[in-house]
Amino acid sequence: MDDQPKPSARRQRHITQRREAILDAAASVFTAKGYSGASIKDIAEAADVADGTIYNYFANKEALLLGLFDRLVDLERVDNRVASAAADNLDDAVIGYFGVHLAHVRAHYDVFRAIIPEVLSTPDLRQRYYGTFVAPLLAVAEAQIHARISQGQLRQIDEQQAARVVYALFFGLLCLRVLGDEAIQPSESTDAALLNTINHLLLRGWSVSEPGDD
Amino acid sequence: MDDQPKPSARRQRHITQRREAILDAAASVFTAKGYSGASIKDIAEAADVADGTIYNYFANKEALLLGLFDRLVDLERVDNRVASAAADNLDDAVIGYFGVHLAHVRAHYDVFRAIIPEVLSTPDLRQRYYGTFVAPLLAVAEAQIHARISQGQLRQIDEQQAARVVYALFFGLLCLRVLGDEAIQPSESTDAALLNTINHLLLRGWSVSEPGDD
Amino acid sequence: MDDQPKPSARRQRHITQRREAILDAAASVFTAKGYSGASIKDIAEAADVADGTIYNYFANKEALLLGLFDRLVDLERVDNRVASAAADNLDDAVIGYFGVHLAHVRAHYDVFRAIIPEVLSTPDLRQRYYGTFVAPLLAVAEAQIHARISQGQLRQIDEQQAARVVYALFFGLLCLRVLGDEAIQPSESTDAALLNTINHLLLRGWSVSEPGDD
Amino acid sequence: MDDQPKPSARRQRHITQRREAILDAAASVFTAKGYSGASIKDIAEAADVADGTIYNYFANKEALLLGLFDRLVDLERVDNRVASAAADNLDDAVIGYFGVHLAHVRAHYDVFRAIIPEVLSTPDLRQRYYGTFVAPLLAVAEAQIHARISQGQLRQIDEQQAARVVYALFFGLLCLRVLGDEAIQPSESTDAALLNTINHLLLRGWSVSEPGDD
DNA sequence: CATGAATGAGTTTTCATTCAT
DNA sequence: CATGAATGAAAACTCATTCAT
Repeated sequence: MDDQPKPSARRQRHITQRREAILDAAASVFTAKGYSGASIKDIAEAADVADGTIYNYFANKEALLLGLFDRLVDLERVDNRVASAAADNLDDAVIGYFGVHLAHVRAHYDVFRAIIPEVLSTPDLRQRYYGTFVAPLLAVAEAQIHARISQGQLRQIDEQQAARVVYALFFGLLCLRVLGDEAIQPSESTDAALLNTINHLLLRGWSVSEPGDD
Repeated sequence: MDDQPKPSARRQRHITQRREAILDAAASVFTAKGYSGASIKDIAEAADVADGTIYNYFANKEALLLGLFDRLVDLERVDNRVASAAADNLDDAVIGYFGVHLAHVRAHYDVFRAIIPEVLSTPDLRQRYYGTFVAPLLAVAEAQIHARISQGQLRQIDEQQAARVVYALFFGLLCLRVLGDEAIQPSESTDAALLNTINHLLLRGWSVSEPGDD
Repeated sequence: MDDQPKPSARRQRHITQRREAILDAAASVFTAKGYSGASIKDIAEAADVADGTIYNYFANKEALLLGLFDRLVDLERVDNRVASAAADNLDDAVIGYFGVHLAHVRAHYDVFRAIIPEVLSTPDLRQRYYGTFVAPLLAVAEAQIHARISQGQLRQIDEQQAARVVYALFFGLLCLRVLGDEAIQPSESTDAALLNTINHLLLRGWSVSEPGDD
Repeated sequence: MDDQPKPSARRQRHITQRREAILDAAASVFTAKGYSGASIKDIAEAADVADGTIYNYFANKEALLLGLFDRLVDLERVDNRVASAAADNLDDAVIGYFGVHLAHVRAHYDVFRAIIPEVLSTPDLRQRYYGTFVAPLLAVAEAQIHARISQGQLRQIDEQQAARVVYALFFGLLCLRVLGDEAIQPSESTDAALLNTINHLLLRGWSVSEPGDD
């Protein structure tokens, strides 16, 4: 009797599942072979569907990449709420900023590995990534730095450059992971230690402060 | 009497010039379209030669990429001598390390833009780049940090992680440039300002040091 | 009720048909232009499919040649059973040996014409052909000659050389056909006459027997 | 003082030498890689000249093949005089016919190996070879057989077919050699033994003659 | 919706041939 | 004549995309 109870609901769920499965497969194959090196056949096999089926869910190959991209966007949006709830305390602010992003990368590492090379090489995607991820985060950092300077918590540094330095630090770590550096492969403990190192760096620097310094 | 003393000398020079011209074209096209997106036809047109001519100078498309790579290696080697001549003074050391690398990137920016996406996506190249550029520079940084800690110039920080953080900062800046961030496009003045910001950061941190801090 | 019992059966048959059609086209084009002279485009046109379709059935151009080769192997195997059923009678043995092979060539003449030039020029294929066709047939001939000599049916001739002579006779006729000699183009009647001539030759020679002979 | 004595004579000799050297190289490379598989560069290297030089002596690649071909023709012509000086004696006639041809093949084996696959696969060359070598030799054989039958030396056999059988025997042996059969690789002793076997076969057959024979 | 065979445009690569030196 | 770099047509092969079943 349950023949057509919620045809759209169940079907919708099925469709979503398929989409996600295909995206998972795409992420995995893109990571292994790069976007151009990955064929639709590869992805179809990884997703255990026929070639043609992919085109029922995505307009074309590029849409798979954008699909992965959008996944990150969706998730980032959620996380950002947390991130933007910045603390009064400077340490908490730094730890919040980097902690959220490091966790984000950790959770979606496969997708990042798949996307980043393409982001760097494809003008279209480059702009999209910059607009979606980089610019907002730079803005957040810049605003925070500006505010902290006004509040006298930070020195008088070039806000724009400082924000870039902060973001570069984060992005560079991500790249180092992609490059295979074994000392900082993503894990909760590694990230915790890193957070500590970074926090110390940003706020106090590494040099032994001479008495009466600055 | 000098009628035929350098038949090969002139020819050799010609060959080298052609090679370089083709590599220049390749760098430019790779940057614009990515390695996979660039066709030999594109590169040939950019170099103003016929398709087949490229194969008189390079075994295949991949050899173009490796040719670009080797260019960096050759040049880096020269620069490294300077880099390794580290100063006693902490500020000079930081400025030396980053200054040399930023200058290197500035000088060969086109090649970096062309290569980095491939480095991140191609396992082969990834290893090659890591072994040639990343590992040595990490080692230099680590050794310096270790020495400075021993000498009491730096705090007791995790040397391994600190070195990664320093390199990530550098690499992240490079990526931000590739991503098109306008605030830090490579130029002598930008780099000089950056150097200052970074130096301050690494050695003294950004927070306003409260009296009796740490 | 038989709605979906042979979804793969029909498809399988279709695939086999396509494969055979493409092989037929390849045989025809190879014969006309030689293996190297034949382009995939030529073959695709002859088979009335698109270029790419051929690669859905054969890994590469060489596989077409090997496909033709394997066809002969399959068929030869069947025929060989007959061939090895050698008669007591000498005449029957000769007629059996040559009859079977001449019939085989007649039936697959196109394939032979396509393959033989390549067999003679390509080391790989040469070995393959020699191992698959020549060596076994030489062995059969040698064994037969040996046995017949033991039984006193044949003179004391060099078995090894005699077997080669017999095979050479057969192969040479095949080549003469390929070369276009009109007097012996394959047909049942030509082959029958040839058989007779050969049989006479091998067993009794052509010279007029001295008095008392025959 | 010998500055320009016989400019044309010496030069002519030089030119001929170069031509021959290039043809030698071509024969060797064709044999090793087949006509299509051999590149002009390969041949130029084997002949120790530049690519372009070849075109000073031959119009194009095909002309190299025809050049090899013509070499055989020239030589065959000489040999044929001997061959056509047929003996009264049947044995001598057979031995003359096959002996000359086997020797010819032995002397120019490389050229035969290089040419035969192309002869079998290229319509043009096929006709040329047939007209130049096969037809005349078939005619000689046919004429001889005809004459011998008239003279009562040979039985009443089909002259046309018999001639084909004789030629096929010869050509088949050549092919067996090209195919790599080790038992009959060309050498003076092998050929001598073969001659004997063939002579016996053609004239007396291999079966044990009934009482009163031989 | 799922399938996967068919398609053909596009890519890399080879190589016979030309021609300026 | 010798050279060998330059050429560009042509070949083998790939693969994103379509569509009949």
